[in-house]
Amino acid sequence: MTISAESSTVEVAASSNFIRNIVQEDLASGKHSTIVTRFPPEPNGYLHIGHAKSICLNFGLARDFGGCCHLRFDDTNPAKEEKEYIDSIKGSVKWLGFDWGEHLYHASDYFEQLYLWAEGLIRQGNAYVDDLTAEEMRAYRGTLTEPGKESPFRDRSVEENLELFHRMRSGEFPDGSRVLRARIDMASPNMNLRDPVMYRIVHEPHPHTGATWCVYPMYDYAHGQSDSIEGVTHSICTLEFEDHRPLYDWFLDRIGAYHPRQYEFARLNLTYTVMSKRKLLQLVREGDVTGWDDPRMPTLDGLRRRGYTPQSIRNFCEQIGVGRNDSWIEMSILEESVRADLNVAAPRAMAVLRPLRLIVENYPEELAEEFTAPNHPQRPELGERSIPFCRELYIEQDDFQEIPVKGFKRLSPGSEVRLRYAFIIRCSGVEKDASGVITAVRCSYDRDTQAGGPEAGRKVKGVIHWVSARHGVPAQVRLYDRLITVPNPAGDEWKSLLNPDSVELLPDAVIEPALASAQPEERFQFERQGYFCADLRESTPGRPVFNRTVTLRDSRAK
RNA sequence: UGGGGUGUAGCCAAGCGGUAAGGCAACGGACUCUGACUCCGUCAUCCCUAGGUUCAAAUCCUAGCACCCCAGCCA
Repeated sequence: MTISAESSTVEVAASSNFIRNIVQEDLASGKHSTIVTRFPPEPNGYLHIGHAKSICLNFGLARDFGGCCHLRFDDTNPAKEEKEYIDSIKGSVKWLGFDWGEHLYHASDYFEQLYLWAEGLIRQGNAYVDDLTAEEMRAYRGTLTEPGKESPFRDRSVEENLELFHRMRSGEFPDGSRVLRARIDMASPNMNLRDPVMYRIVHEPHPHTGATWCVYPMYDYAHGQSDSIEGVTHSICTLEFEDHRPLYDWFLDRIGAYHPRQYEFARLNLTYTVMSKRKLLQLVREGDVTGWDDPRMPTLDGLRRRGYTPQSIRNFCEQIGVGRNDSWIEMSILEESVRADLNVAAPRAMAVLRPLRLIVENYPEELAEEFTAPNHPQRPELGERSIPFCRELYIEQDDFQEIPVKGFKRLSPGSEVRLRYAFIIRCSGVEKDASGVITAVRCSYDRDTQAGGPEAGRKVKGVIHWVSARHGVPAQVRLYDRLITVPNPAGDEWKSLLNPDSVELLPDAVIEPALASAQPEERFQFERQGYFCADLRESTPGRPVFNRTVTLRDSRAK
């Protein structure tokens, strides 16, 4: 089967949101003739679905309004940042379907300019070198309701500050011994304005600038200027940076630089998972998952291995909207977005996850025949495949009940059911081992019931899937479930709420032959069960490994 | 009890003074060789609360209440 597993559903139309409205107004009023946005990740972890929201917003705005969107690494802290993260971030943005073209930047590209500006601030008397220790500084900062105290080093001369700052840069001082601070207001009700640190000493190699620097600007000192340098028109970030805005403006005013306008939106929270890079890193480090790209992770690489399509994630981001309310999006919206996409895109196939032998008593031992089945019942253009049939088959354990519960629509003693794309069968009995466990189900088939046959239209209560025992191929299949057991994991106890059954390995799954040659990342609907994706890293044609992306909806009462 | 934000259905979310879009979830029903898909229908007399302005308020005003963010040499 060589059907493309690429998604083919239509992109969900961009919906109105307050930022989109502002952009529209700015363009209409002539405030801007074109827009520049940017996605500014710190390379200290892998991107997750929350970043996708920001990527879709920023790149989507640029795309829809003919502007451009930069990819800028806010790489101001070499202690936490790595090349591996830079590479994975670029890969994820591309995979999601966005292109920064020539516009790849790093905050570290601006370090020299930032340093020069810092000297300027010192000359103006707006910055000073402080020798306080971190603990002392915290004590001096005051509290939310009490003003802070000024540092005894706050009134050093310009000359002394300049000299000290040069010596910080030249590597004369150890980490933590001194910082450069903005001289603003230790009594400000906005904590960000109580003489924030601008530079700290970090003797550590930087993934982008190597050993060039040993003083690094703080995010707050670098971010606004970076946007300014790049001519960003709409600087979009999350809510927690709202009260940093006055600080960015303070720096930009004193430097005399262009002010991008900043707009904040609420970050994404998804139920039954965790979303911060800190927590995701913890899961990776503590071995709760196999890595950043574990299919249970809400990272883009994890979702990709799980089988999510870029389109489904983009659609999800459109559907959830962009607002300023703290909110928790239900996982069902994400799941529904991938079902909608894959329902159209994914070829169907049959796979038996937990096999139960089915013996067709009146089918000749030596005989085997092939049925043709459409790869997609609603899309004949996706072609068809043949499925071998013989006397001994596998069906799903769940599809047989010796004593059927009320409303059971599948197989039970004496009842009739259709084998998908084959015959109608009637159950004639079961085989059990010494301990009473059912080892096989016996049945008879009616040849007249195959497609085109005189009895083809006979109504039966259900249809079940199957795989020929003789022709079926063993495969590794993994069933994934939610990472966290509660919808809104908050606080520090989230680690104790991990779902112990977030992955189930099925050792005996059997797939129809057409599935055996699946290429990594090829996606299928296993009929009646869900959408599955051949694992990007571990599946090879001939030795397939399938990850369950999501189950099919199931209207049966659970 | 400082500053900054947010309150529209179970979960998101439009709405910007003219009488509550849409999606997800849920619940009925039709169709069905996937208990899938698709289709059709139901789902806020009401917009955190209380007052007020107005012919008219989710939208304006006043006073409350609830929740979120800020005291890293993280971003």
